Amino acid sequence: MDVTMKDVAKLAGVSLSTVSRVLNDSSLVREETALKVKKAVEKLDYQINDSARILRTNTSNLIGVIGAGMEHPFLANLLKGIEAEAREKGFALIYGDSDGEFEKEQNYLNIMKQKKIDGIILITTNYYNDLLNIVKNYQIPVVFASGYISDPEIPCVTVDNVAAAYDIVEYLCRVGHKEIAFIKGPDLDLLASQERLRGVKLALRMSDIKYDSQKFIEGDFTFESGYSAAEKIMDRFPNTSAIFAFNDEMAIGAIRYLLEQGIKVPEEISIVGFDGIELGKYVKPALTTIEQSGYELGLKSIELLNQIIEGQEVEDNKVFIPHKLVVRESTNKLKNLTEEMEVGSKSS
Amino acid sequence: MDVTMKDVAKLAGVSLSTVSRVLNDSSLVREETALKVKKAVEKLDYQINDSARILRTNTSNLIGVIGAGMEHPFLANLLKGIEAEAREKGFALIYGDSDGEFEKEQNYLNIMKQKKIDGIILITTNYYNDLLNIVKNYQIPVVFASGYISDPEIPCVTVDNVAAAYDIVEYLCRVGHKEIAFIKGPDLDLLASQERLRGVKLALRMSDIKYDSQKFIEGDFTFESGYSAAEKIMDRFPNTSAIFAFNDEMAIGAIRYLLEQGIKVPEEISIVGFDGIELGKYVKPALTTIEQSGYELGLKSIELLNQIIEGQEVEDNKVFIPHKLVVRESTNKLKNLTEEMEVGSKSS
DNA sequence: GAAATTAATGAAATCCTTTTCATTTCAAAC
DNA sequence: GTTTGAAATGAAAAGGATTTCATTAATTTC
Repeated sequence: MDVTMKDVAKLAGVSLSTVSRVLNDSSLVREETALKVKKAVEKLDYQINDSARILRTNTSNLIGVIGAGMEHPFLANLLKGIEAEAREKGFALIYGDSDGEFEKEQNYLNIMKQKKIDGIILITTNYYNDLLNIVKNYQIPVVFASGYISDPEIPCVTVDNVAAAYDIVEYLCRVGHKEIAFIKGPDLDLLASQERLRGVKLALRMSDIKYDSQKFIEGDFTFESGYSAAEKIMDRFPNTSAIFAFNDEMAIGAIRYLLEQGIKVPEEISIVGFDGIELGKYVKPALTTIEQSGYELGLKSIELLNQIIEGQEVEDNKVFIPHKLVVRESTNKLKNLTEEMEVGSKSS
Repeated sequence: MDVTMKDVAKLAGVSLSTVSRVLNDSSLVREETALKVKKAVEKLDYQINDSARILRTNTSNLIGVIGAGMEHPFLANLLKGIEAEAREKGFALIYGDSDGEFEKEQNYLNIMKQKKIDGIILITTNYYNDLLNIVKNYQIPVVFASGYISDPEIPCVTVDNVAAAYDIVEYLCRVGHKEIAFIKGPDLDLLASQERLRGVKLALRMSDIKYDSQKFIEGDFTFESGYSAAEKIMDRFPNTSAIFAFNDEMAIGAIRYLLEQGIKVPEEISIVGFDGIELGKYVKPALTTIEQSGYELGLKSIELLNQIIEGQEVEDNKVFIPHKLVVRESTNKLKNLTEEMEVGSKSS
């Protein structure tokens, strides 16, 4: 039914081998013959049977992506970046959502291996250590795109979560906030959340504010969890002057709660988020946050993965994407600063 | 290098055919033999070579998804629904973003055909007619998940855009708004946008408000475009009392503009959106909108596609998902209503 | 217990490419 | 006009599964 190379060969009056050579633009076929073949391909609307090709060559031009929570704006943009760059480089994407469950991750890993993917991007954070073992065992090129992996063998692309969290907390302290509460990520999240936590602790220490674990309320990166976390915070620590939520959505949820309670943001309480999703510019008050580009993160991940797949020498398998503190409307200064030290910004 | 069925057969002391039968749980193999094979599979950690299987059987358990603008929250959830249900049904997903460009769509269609996908979900809206021709020609089961396709042969799953747009405009009229402006979608969008436009016109006619094309400003579904559209509207039609944006993000962008200008929402201007993205509940004022579930849309799309792939009889290849008018804080009533006619809601 | 079924297994063909190796064609060189 | 070397082509094997058809083993039936 489907047109095969055989049909093309017959129509062009050449052998299978020659057709194959033309299709893979081998240099050793006469211009004239190549033309005949190309015409036949055109005429028959021939499409290669990829399975046969993969079976023979063992390379699929397929990249696997396993993620979780990709409906969050930041990660949705990450996926977009991955897709765009993968297409650019001639890869197609096979995409699986793990819901953060190890079993599903394992499952997808198997499926993808069976499909002979050339490489894999991992965007899950909960059981990454177990995952790592499997992947290493499978010998498939991998890039983590959800945090810093200390294992020197494992390539990763990520924002510098520690530094970024440090930056934003340091900023809050610098403008005079002393009573700061936090809406952290899930304890299960072993990467981004833990790293941001480290950055926070570091900044607190530097500003001589004592660490109080009570002031860290766990959220799950949703608006809803930010909303209810804010409620807990105001309940337990009514004299809080600033809240740092570990992502923008929770920050926006928190703002919503405070406004509903008639608490003015930022006049009474300052709020900062993390990620710099587009939305943060459009809520009122616009969100002070750490800006990083999910799209770029995705792009860089594929770039790195591609280098590894092609066997290029990789100068550094730990890649950081830039981040920037963006001060908008949701934060208030409790003490004045000289102009020059006003905005802290950093990128690495 | 890789373990093949041959290795399994040798270890188990049976033939290739038997191994294959066990793997596909054929009934005609003795329990005892099956056990031997399973043990060998286990021991060798055998993984099937999918390409070989696809080559032979011509079915891939692969579903292609071609979309555009999937970073928008509503569509991100649609993708999530697709993924979840596809996994449930034993399909893996190959995902491509077309950026709304016909060439890329064509390209992905080819790639997917070459990979022998079992079916395809289309979420693009710009050149759907040309796409349709290709797909029909390819003879691959397809489901459109981005609007109503009138061609009776083509299955689609969608919200009833006409009815939903009608509902929300009718509501605005009912509560006394007469000066309504609109932020429509791109003219290139031949599905959702045009359908919503039809619904709007219908509602205006029913409420005896004359249609004025000047009052329809084109946006592109981003916050930014909503913001600048609102600016144009206020500029040209300062006595506008309500704005209907064709999605929630543009509505939120519009709100931001108005608030910045010191125009009170909803006291001076009412705003309504479309989609019911989570975010709409958390902005201040919370958004009045048409709620539909992207997740369910995705789920239903795969359900339908699966039926078609399996050759089941499909009682209706045009599926509508429910929608509901949700009145929150961004709209104001200009005249009072009796309680019972207050909230209009409909689902189909 | 022999014949007739039925169940379980195996051998070999097949799916469609790529690629190695052998062969033919062509052009250059003497 | 041979010979030689390079360039162009073709035949056939290989890749790893499924499946048809033939064969053997196990039951059933009388």
